[in-house]
Amino acid sequence: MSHSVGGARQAQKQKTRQALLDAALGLLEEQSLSSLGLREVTRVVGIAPTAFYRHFRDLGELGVALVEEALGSLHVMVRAILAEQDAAEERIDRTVAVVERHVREHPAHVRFVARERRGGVRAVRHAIAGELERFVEEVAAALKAQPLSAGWRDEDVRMLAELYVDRLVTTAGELLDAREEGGEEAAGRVVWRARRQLRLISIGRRHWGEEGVGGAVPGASGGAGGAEGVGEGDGVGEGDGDG
Amino acid sequence: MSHSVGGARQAQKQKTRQALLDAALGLLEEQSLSSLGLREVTRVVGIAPTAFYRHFRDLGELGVALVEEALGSLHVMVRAILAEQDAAEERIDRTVAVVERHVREHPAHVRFVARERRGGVRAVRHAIAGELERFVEEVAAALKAQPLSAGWRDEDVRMLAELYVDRLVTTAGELLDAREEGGEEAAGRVVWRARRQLRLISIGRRHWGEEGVGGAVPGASGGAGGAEGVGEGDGVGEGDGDG
DNA sequence: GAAGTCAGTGAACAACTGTCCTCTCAAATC
DNA sequence: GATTTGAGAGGACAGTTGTTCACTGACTTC
Repeated sequence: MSHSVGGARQAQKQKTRQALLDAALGLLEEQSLSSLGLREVTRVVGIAPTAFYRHFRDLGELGVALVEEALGSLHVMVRAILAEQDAAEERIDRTVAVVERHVREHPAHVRFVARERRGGVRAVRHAIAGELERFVEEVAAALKAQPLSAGWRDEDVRMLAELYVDRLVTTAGELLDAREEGGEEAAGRVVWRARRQLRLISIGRRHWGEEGVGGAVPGASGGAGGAEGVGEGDGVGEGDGDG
Repeated sequence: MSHSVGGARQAQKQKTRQALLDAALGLLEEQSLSSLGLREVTRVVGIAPTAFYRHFRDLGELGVALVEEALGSLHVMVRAILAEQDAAEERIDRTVAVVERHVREHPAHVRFVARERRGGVRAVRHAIAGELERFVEEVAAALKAQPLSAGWRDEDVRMLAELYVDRLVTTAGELLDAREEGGEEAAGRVVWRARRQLRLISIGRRHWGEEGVGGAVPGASGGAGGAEGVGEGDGVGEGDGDG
């Protein structure tokens, strides 16, 4: 602590850095990152344009920082949900409720992620994709630990996890649009629909093994290869009933 | 022909209008609409900036035209798929194959829609949402006609249709990213995954009736059918909210 | 308390933007 | 063949953009 770097100096720097992030996030509610101007942001904060460079090389770098801010803090919440041992239906309701609450409390962050997920700035797209993959992996690990996943291939657990995560992200985006364009009523409809969709997926999961869903895994671990066959998850009913 | 309006005149106008659309679409592969410049587009086409106004009021209007171009022509294709009477699994494979082919043949259009679906231009977002809703309605109508949907509520058929459509749109976007960043191999993985996810949804659909999935429809006054299963709970985000 | 670090300033730069206005001149109408 | 129309050209306008450079002055370090 004594010889530790910086003091009130770095605290102030952090403060204006945060101000830049906040200002950008605010401006991004009505435009996308690739059209955001550096001067535009500094003007809101109240600093000279050139001061921007003390914090970020360019707006893309700011965008990546924004991604971490928006998604990074969410992992604990996700883990908390996954740790619960409710029945499937209650778990779904709880999950959707958390999404709903998050959208209500951090609308700008949600909008930013939804918009820039496929937006025009490559670095930001990658940052979001990476963060979402972490979620997928966490969900996949949790799913795999459940008895319901007995006999499942890893690839199938993963595809299920992606289905869940993507649906939740999509729901968050829809919820945002619904709330501001159709009011609370429209938002309620989105929530209702999301719960049912998740429930349907959950039912599909429960009966997955009964149907003979075979099929080779493409490019299994390691690159090209093209071999199939896959002796992996033989526990699942891989019956012939393919038609 | 005699009194008919325009001749080679309007033909030429249509031609440069199309050139504007093509140029914009090309430029939009690496940026988003809200950062696209009017002069930028006219420069590619090779006309004066002011000539732009002869065709569109602004870039938003051009964007809406681009939406129609990208999605409008797709309805016949969708209807063709829906008309087929294959078994579920073959139908899924066929559908995904069509998506795959469409992405390969019209990558720029797909990218545009994926990007601007939640992009920064309201008019374009609405245009895309409207077009996608038409797809949802077509799919819902087709699903409803199937014997498998006997006893289903309209709201549930619709929710299922949205699930299908959204998954396909998402897949198209992922497929595009995968192809250009991970090569054909990564694209193959996306396709494989999409097929399984659709199959899982399809399984969920088949067993939907077995589980007691009740719940009142929000907004609708008279809730139909017996509601059991989970306690409905209309106001999700309201009560529970810990510290 | 002297020396150094570094967040933020402010002027200046060339390049670019959207829009207005007047003009041209080939096609369409009469 | 004279007249009207309208797509497109070209100049000019006031703003805005990102980036450079030398600078100030409060804080940190020795």
